[in-house]
Amino acid sequence: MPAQNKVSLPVIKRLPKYYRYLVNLSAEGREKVSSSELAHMMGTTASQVRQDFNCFGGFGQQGIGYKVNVLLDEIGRLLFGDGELLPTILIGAGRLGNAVSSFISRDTNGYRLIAAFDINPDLVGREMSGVTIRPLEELESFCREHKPVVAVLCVPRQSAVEVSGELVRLGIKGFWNFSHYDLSVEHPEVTVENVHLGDSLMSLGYRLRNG
Amino acid sequence: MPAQNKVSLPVIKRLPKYYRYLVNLSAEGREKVSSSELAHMMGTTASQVRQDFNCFGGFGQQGIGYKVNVLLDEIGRLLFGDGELLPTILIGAGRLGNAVSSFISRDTNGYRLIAAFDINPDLVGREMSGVTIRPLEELESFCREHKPVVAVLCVPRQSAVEVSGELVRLGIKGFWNFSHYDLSVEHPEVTVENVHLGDSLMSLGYRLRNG
DNA sequence: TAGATTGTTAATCGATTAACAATC
DNA sequence: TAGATTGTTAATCGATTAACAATC
Repeated sequence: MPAQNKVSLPVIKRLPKYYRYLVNLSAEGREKVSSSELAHMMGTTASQVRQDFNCFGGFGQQGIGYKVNVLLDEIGRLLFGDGELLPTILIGAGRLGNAVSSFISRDTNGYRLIAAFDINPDLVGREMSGVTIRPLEELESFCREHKPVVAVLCVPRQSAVEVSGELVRLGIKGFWNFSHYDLSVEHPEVTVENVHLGDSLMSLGYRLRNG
Repeated sequence: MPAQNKVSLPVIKRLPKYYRYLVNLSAEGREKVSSSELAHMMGTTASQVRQDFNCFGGFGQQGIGYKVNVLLDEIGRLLFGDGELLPTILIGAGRLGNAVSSFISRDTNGYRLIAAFDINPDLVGREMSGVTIRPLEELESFCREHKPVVAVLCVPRQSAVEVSGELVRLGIKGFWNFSHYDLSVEHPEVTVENVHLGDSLMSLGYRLRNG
């Protein structure tokens, strides 16, 4: 498990998929797996699987294959570190924010929701996925006190433009971005995962109608 | 607007993002835009913008730039065809399915939800995003009668494995797949858009903890 | 005409795949 | 040992970027 000089984004994006399939294999009681078998499940080549794993060092045994539990441990550690959950806030507690918040809280993906914020006075004070919805005015004082690391953006484009700069200033390092505004252009120093459901739907439509 | 010999997937995936920014430009009353300006908004290069557009033929005017409304029309037609909505069914009307269904119905992305299915008798008969939730047993007869083209999979992995083959057999051509099962491996003939929120969250975690 | 900006070809870059030596 | 499968280097492929001629 030596160095990872600079792992490319495509490799990083494949890690969770490996992880899921390894969880399944482990649940089925499988002890070993080969790169070619994993490749088939993943819909890729054995070469890519081995290349991917070797970005992080030798997880396998030559001539034998990979131990499922070793792989699961190693990739799990890559994705979740030592298991400490990242303190996370959610901006925008509407329909989308509500669905997303329960996703963060329910599925254990390495995050801990510690607050939600909204400008709508009707929502402020309500409970959502285990936290109370606060007014946006409390954002600054809350961040200074609790030092959240990740912000989940579930607001419309215009609000996202306004609030993202403030969040970066308040020390947010990563964004799970559902807004239709790509803040990584203005804030290249933070890590952004854009989740544009509409885009994904539209490109499916293109592929069905054309090609 | 001549041929599109074979547009690569990365280009296709960028079309919705272009579309969104063009909608904004149009709403702001902008009439013209240059490849370099679009590139800045998109976080890419002018070269890529021009290459992308030229996959579909010449949308621009040399020396001048691109007319916003022409681009919007052309890309809109690429994404939405002549505007006819794709008949769509949803499988799995739980928490996730509910959130997703309202997304399909509310945002006009080229789809028309015509039915939802679930195995849970408590859900069957209820109204969801304008359609009635039906029992899974009615899937076959419904598909034979109404010929849906797209299926939205909001069921757990195991159910997805079982139901996806049936859906392909019943003529479904495209999947918007929220299940943790990549059916494009077993069904390479259909078009699949995987939306794995957990994966996106996990890879954000990796990038924050490492690199 | 001069300036600007596209359309398009060529060069670069990076990711994927293939090949094979190492080794269990 | 022989067979299998990894680790790793080399070859290929494709996407991005640069360059520049065409032209408005």
